[in-house]
Parts: sequence; C-alpha cells; structure tokens
Amino acid sequence: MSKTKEMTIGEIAKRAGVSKATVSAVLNEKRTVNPSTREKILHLIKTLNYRPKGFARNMKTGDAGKCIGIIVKELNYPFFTTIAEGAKEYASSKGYSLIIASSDYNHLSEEKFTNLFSAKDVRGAIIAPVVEGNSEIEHLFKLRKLNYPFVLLADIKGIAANVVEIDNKRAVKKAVEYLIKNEHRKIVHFAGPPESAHTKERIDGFRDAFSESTLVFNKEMIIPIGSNTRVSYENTIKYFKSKNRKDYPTAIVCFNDLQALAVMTALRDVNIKVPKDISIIGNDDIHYAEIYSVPLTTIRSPQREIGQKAAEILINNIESPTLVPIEHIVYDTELIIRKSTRRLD
Amino acid sequence: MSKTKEMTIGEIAKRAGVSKATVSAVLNEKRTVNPSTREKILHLIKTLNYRPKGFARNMKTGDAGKCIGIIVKELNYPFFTTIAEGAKEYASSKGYSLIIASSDYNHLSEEKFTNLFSAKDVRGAIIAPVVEGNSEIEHLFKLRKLNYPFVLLADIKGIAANVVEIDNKRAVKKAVEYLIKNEHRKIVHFAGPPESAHTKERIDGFRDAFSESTLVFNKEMIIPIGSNTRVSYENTIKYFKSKNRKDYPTAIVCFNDLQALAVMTALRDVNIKVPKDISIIGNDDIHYAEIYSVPLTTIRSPQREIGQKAAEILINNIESPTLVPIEHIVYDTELIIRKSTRRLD
DNA sequence: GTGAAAGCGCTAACAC
DNA sequence: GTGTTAGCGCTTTCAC
Repeated sequence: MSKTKEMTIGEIAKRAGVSKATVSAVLNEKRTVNPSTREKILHLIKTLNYRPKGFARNMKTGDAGKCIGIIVKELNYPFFTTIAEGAKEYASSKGYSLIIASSDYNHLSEEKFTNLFSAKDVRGAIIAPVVEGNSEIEHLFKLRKLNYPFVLLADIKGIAANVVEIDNKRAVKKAVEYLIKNEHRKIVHFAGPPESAHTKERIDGFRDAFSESTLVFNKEMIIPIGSNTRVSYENTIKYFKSKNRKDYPTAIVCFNDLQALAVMTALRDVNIKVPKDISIIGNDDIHYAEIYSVPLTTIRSPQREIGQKAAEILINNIESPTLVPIEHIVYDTELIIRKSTRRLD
Repeated sequence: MSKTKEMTIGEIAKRAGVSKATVSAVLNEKRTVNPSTREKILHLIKTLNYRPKGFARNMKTGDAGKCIGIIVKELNYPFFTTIAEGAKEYASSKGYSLIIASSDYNHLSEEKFTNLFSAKDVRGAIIAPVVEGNSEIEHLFKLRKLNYPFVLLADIKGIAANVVEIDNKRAVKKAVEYLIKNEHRKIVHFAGPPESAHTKERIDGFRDAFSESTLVFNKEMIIPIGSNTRVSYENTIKYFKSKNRKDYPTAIVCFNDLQALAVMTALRDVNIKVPKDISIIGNDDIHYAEIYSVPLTTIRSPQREIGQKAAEILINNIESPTLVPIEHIVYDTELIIRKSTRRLD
C-alpha cells in the first residue's frame, strides 16, 4: 500500500550485497557472473519487482532504436490505417519502426501524444491534426521550440509546417460534376462531423460545383448526418421518412465511405434501390467500398502514397544535418466509378 | 556529409558563450532569460539542428508519461483495431496512453517492437504473437528477465504468461453444428494463412465438429485460400471453376470475416447466390460484416472485451508492488445469425 | 540573468 | 567474478 520507494539497480545491488556492475551484468546476460550470485540477484529482481529503466540503459549508446510515430484521428477507420501502412513502408525502407496513436478526435489526446513522442525520443511525428473551432496549436509550437520534426496531414492556419494532404474541395466538385453530367438535378450532400476539417472543405467543394453549373445551390442541400455508422444510419432513415418520394434527391454525395456504406444500408432497409432510385458517391475509397455488394462509386484518396510521402518528408527532416525547407504536398483525387451510381434517363 | 558530432546542450552552450543551465532555461521556456541571449540560443538551436534528448530531460523526474503498447499482427484489419480500442478504453480510465504497433505477421518485427517498448519505457505490452513453425520466443524470455509486464493474445507453448484469448476450436464447431442442424451435408472450410495460429485451431474445430456428428470428415474439405482479399477472391473463383455445379458445397465456413467478404464477392462475380445456392459463415464479426448488403452470419469474438481485459491484467501487473499470479482468460464466442446462411429444404 | 556543481539510473572500462 | 569509477545529456538548486 505504502508508496514503495522506486527500485533502482543500486537498491538491488545493496540488498544482494554486490555492486551495481554485477547486477548490470546479470541484466545484460553477461556470462561472467557466478551462477549463485546470479540466481540470488534474479530472485531479488522478481520479488522486489524491480524494472530497469530503459532510458538509463540506453543513455550511453544515446539511442534506443530509430522510430517515428503517427497520430491519427481514429484507429478503426481503414482510411487512416492505410495511410499508416504507407508510412510504415517508407519508414521500414529507411530502418525506422512506426508506432501509431489515435487522438480519437480529441485535442488534448493529440497534445498528450506529441508530448509523449518527444519525451520518449520518437524521432518525429506524422499528425492528422484535430482542428477545433479555435484550433489550439500551442503544442505544435512547443514541438517547434524543441526542433522536433513533424508533418501534418491537413493544413492548419497559423502555423507554417510540412503538410501532405488531398484537395478536398476539388474531390467533391468532381463528384458533383460527374452527377450533373449524368443528368442528375436533385443532388444533396450528406456532411460529416463538425470536428473534422474535411467536413467544411467538402461542403465548400459541393457548393463550388453548383456555382460553376447552371444549377442553384441552397443550404438545404447540406444534410449533416455525421460519419459514425449508427448515427448516419439513423439520420438517413429519418431524412427519408420526413420526405415524400417525389422530393427524394436522385443522388447523394457522401462525406466518406464509411458513411456511404451506412447510408446504403439504411436505404436497403427502407427499400430504396441503389442506384436505381438513388445514386450514391462515397469519399476515400476504403477497401470495403470495393467489395460491398453494390460496389461503391467513390473518390479515391491515395492513402498509401500520402503515408509514404509524409514519412519521406519526415525522415528527410530527421536526418538532414541542416535546415530543410517546408514542403506542402497536395495530392489529387480520382473518381472511381462503380455500381452505386447511374446515368439518369 | 561528414557525420556531424551529435549535438548536445553543452555544445550549444559553448557556441553561445553561455552555460548549459541557460540553454536549459530557454528550452523550458523559463522567463528569466535575457531576450537577446534567448534569441541567440534559439537561433543556434535551429541552425545547428539541435534536438534535446527526451530521455535525458526526463531522467530527473524518472518518467515521461504513463503508457502501454499493443503489438498487433495487422493494422488494417478491424478485428485488431477494435481490440486496440478496447485496450485504449481501459488504459485511459487508468491514466495510461496506448500506442499501437504492427508486426505484419513478421516475427523479427515483433521482436523489434518488444525491444523498442522496453527501451523506451513503455510500461508494458499486449502482444498478438506471431507463431511460426518453431516459434521463437527468445524475445519473451528477455522481457521476463527484465521483469517487463506483458499479456499475450494467444497461448504459446513453452512459456507461462498472461493470456487473453478466445476458444477458436469451439467457435468453429458452433458454426458447423449450426449448419448440420440446418440440414447442410456438404460443408467445407476455407482456411486461413499458415502463419496464423488461429488457422490451425480453426481447422481443428472444424474437424472436431464432424467427429461428433454422423458426417465423415475428409481432408479435401479444408481449402486453404488465405485471408488476403485479392488472394482469397482468386482462390475462390479457381475453386468453383474447377468443380461441377453438383459438387459444390452447400455451405462454407470461412477463416475470418475479411476472407468471407472476399468469398462472397467472388461468388457474386461467378453468379452463385448467397444464401440461396451457398451459405457462408464468417468469423470475428467485424463491423463491415453487419453492413454488407448480404449481412454476414458470423462468429463473434468479443473484441472490445478482449482488449479491455488484456489492458486490465497488464496494468494490474504494472502497478502491483508484488508478484501477480498469471492469468489465462478464455472468452467464448457467439454465433450471430444474419442473412448469408439458410436452412436447406 | 547567469553559472557551477550535483545528480538522475544505468553501462562500460579497467582494476583487483 | 566482482568492485570502482567515470561518464551519458540533461535539470535543478543555489550562489553570484
């Protein structure tokens, strides 16, 4: 119960009646230690629950393995894990390990991880930043001060930093243009969660596409239904229950693929056929979009490339002995036409 | 080009003509430093690309944030990320952060991460072990010697350790029994990748179910098609092309849900209807199984609970001042009946 | 405002 | 085989 004094190698040595060097030898499996001394020490280590501190062990060599980290916003969404895989590929090729952390869209959590990474000598970080209303970026400035290398996966106002991202506005515009070209006139956008920067950018892209066409935009075309599966599912049902069949849109541009899948599931359950009654377009092109039994038309982000590029820039920064100029890479997206959309007659 | 001598606070201090203490003060944003000294130091830090070592900074306080790690076998499979989410939930409740690493089914990679974790004072690890032919468990013994706490997500012969797992044999048995009860007589198992311990256990469960029924097992019922989507897809097509329609099985028990989804996609493409022509059962119950347009009957593993429990045992071990007895938790699975299976007439 | 010195927990020479 | 000693790169206290 009482807060036991933190065990150290010295404490073990004292109790074993030997010197620290001997305990150290046991810890490092040197074969020079007398078996009986060895056993005694090993036993002491167990019973006193002594755990050598890693940082102290590696102080001499100065290093404990090259590794970089990535902070994603959500762990269980393939979009992010695929980016991480890309980062991992590049990192491996340069002898770095990759560790992953998730902020779960929580700004404090993101900050905690940036602290953790720099404290543990993770050499640099790729960060998918949580952008809140008044985006707190203190923690990024702190990294700056420590000269800690990082790459962002979205542009943040107020800080000049390396960024690797996609052109969200253009992505959604492409989707809308495709629909218009295929004679759709009643198009809506199911928007994402407010705490994601992508949400706003995608709404903007949707609006832009209208202003460049003969159609007129009105804000009822933006229906915020979130991206959580259950929530989007329920909101979709609610949306269609509240409308007459003749007022249904002919096409929906979804915030992302996870949402799109939930929407399609909801449509199935209220007996609306995709793409016969309504066309659906997703965003991201996660793996499951393709194998869904109505394969989803979607806008592909080059997830793997994003991860690779981010890792490349990061490791460049880590290894360069001199200052490296800031990079801002914007990847373009690609409209992948599958079975969830059709041309209107 | 020439390997620059590793920068230290002392080096910066020397070049700035001040003492280490002053540089330290700048680094830690103390307000006691003369602005001009401060600027000079900051500038030097940038141009010399000096990065203070985290381990040295935290040596005094002894700690750099409580955190545990999990090593999964694959990052992009929801089964693992959901376990990680469970672990994260529990960890958070105890004030620990969670970091994730993926071994990608590679034993060396797993070993590298266990080293990394202990070197960086990640307080403990949850490990989904890669079990190869002659399972190398040296690295686990090394952790033992350092008294490093860990929990395994599968039992490994040759080492007594904390384990949280599911009863794979029983899981598959349930599936087969359910099919038999529903009049299926031609049942096969699409097996997983050889490097996964689950593969063998699930085959065993499949065989067991037969031996307890009136049906006879023969080894042609086991078709190894892997769990990678593309590979499983192609193997499925190949399998059915090589058979006459009358020799088709009436039901397939799949290795896991990802494979099952690939199999269903392949069946769609060769125009075999699920469940009319063939019933499909998956394994794991990942999120996408439910929203697939033919919702997948599957065997649910309590992924979140597995993660939570593993984290609980781990943190118990970390925090206990005394030796904690080893735990071995085996979770049961649940057959979730959806639309991909049917009773035979 | 700034510097000198002690010390964090461990490893690695080298002496005994 | 085992102990002594000198660091590793930083922070911190306390003088100045």
